[in-house]
Amino acid sequence: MKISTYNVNSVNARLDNLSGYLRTENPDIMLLQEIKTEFNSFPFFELQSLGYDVKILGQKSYNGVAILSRAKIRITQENLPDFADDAARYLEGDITIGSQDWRVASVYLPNGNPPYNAPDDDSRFAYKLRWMEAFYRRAATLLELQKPVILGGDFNIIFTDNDVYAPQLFKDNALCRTPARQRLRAFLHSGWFDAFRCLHPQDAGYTFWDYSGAALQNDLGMRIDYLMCNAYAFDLIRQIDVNPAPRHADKPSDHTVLQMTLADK
DNA sequence: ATGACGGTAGCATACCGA
Repeated sequence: MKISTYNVNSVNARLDNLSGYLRTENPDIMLLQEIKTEFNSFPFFELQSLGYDVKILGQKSYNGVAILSRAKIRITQENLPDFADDAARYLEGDITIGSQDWRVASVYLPNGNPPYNAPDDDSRFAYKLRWMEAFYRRAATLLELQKPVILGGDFNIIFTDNDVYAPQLFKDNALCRTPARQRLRAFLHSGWFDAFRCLHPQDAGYTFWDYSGAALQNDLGMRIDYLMCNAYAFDLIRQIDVNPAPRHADKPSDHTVLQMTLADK
């Protein structure tokens, strides 16, 4: 079973780029973030034509998450429970492949930085922390499931200084700030595994390079996209790697794809 | 120190992103 996660930065702007990836890599499950569209403008036809069942939680202009799967998706949760959220950031479902049941979620954490015109406004960071606490609670209930669970997406957190090209430049950034890192550490200590880092303790594993300047050419990146596994999923992992191709293809997202292969039953 | 660059909404420019 192959599962991929990709912050597409608009699914409509990225349709050729995304279709190219799906045709080349043929993942069983694809988790998308920042689809930036609501239901009525989502390219269902194009993606279903490639052989995928498609479920989305969208909104106009911003955010939005989706799950694509070669096998049928049964949605188990839209948005985080007991958390009022104007933004579409969490979609979770069950997928059966062969005789194996999987629970997966597409996750898009808030960025948390203040707007440029109000650098002292901390309300977005406070929202990020509240969102993480609601996510932690949902994840804790998922740990009760006796089957593999994979929570993948754009976590908007640079977990350690090894996960960014210039930690000093970002030390006060909402992606690095201690309260966000503490919550991710608590999550990871509660029974979840950062699959890429567990299998590749030394590699940079960058999944994002800014559009500006020569960030991509000079590998000025950051690792902010994750595939988080419960123990059942972790023990099935065969391989996980960052696929740089979508970032180097025409009309790229500023993120690229993180992809993982697991044993089938 | 700042902004670059790209997307959306909607038609000039503001907002958002990491």
